[in-house]
Amino acid sequence: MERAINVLRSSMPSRHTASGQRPHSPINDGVPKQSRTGDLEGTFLDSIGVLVEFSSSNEIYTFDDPADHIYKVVSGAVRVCKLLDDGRRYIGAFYLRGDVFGLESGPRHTYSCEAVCPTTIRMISRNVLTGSSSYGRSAELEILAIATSEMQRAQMHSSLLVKTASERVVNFLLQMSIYNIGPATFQLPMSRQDIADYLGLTIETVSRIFTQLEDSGIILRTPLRHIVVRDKHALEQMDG
Amino acid sequence: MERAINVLRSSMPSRHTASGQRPHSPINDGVPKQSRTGDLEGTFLDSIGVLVEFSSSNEIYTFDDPADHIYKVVSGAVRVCKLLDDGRRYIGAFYLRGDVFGLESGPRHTYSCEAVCPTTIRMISRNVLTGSSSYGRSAELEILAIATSEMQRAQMHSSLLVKTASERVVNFLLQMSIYNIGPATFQLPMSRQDIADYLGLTIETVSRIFTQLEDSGIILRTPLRHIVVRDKHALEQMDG
DNA sequence: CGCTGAATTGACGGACATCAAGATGTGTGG
DNA sequence: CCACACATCTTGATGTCCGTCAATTCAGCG
Repeated sequence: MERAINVLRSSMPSRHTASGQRPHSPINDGVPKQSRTGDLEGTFLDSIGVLVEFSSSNEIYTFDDPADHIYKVVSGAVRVCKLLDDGRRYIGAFYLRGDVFGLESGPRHTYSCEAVCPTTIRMISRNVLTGSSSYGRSAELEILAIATSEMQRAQMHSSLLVKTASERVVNFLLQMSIYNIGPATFQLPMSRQDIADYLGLTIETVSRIFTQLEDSGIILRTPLRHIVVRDKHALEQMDG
Repeated sequence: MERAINVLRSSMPSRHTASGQRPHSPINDGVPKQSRTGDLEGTFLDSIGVLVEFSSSNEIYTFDDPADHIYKVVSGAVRVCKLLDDGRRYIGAFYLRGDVFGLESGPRHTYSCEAVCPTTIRMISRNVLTGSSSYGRSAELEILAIATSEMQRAQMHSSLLVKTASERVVNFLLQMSIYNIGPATFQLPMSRQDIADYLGLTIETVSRIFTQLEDSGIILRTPLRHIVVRDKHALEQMDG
């Protein structure tokens, strides 16, 4: 139940130090940042807040915690999840580098959030943004943009969950291909179980569909959960 | 393809006139308004905009239209939907009296929207709200509240779609029971097909589960799509 | 009272889950 | 650097929930 692993720096943007050990994703650096929120490295959000590191599976916040911060992924990935009545786990979203998360409708978090792999997060107090601060109107517009973008993300996730198993997996791969780290290549930071819980499927079904896609020559699986998209067009055809 | 049926009044809040024929839901009046957005009749949104009437299945906006208005349901109900690749229809949300809808992340609508039954809508220009208008900060806070509430609604819909068929139907009934029009009684303005498309099921499955719930003595179906909840506790037990 | 679309009910099949085993891959200690 | 151990992933056999197809009943309306 340990929380913050290592507070790096406060109120100043900077690269993480060598002290932050990151066993996975050694080639993530030096790649242009992009995210679903649309900003290519940097609104003023990148100039405030505190950098914090989390190792794999560490909790960033948990259900019912006060929702008084928003977060931005600097590197790594997080999953936002909750347990269902029947013991299954539901993952509402993954956030990768550049993505902002943690904004809530009410005063408390309705999901838990954990690091999928060694991850660096920028933590920003909501008060700093919403209070009649020096950031003023631009902060409010920023929050609104985050909220509407999150709204759209959740809507897309909903419409995904009524499709067939292969459509879900294909759509997921296309989403992840935004975070390319090489020519048509990306790394899935999360396990099959994570993917299954996000797509409302089982690990076996996800695995079988990966195999089918590889047999069709559409993708290639390489070590360290890397995926090479060999036929993006075919992949897009299979998407709804 | 007809759009606006009858513009009632502009810029002044008022009850609709007798000229607006409303074949269904004759007992909706005189009931305290409430909605998921939390306002019990009336923010300043109720004092601006234009009232418009739509008859059953009429289009309020369609995919790719400019998203330059937001809407509030005065009476009736709407569905927000899109067609999937395989020809099936996906319904992202229903909005009933008091609910606000139509806010988008981008400049254009990503869904279509239709009246589920004869419906009166308040249409409010986004410019009126966001422009440096006299409403100023309170308007911005209002929009942010709408966005985060919509965000949460979409998240709840997502997590619904990974559950079993009966859990989905039960959850739907509990959602609708917010709009009670009598003791433990509400009307479903939408068809079984609408419900099925919202829950990612078929009409047959929805129908069978309704029958099971009635056979168990948990609900009662009466004419005009009215539902009486006879054992709310049991219903809540069945929900995730 | 008959007509038409909506809703219900039944029989059957298929997509995905479940259960179980085997393969691969990643981290650890000698 | 290699060998072992454990977790993750893959593959196969079987089961089940829900979809599909089809017939019947019901409700709303002229």
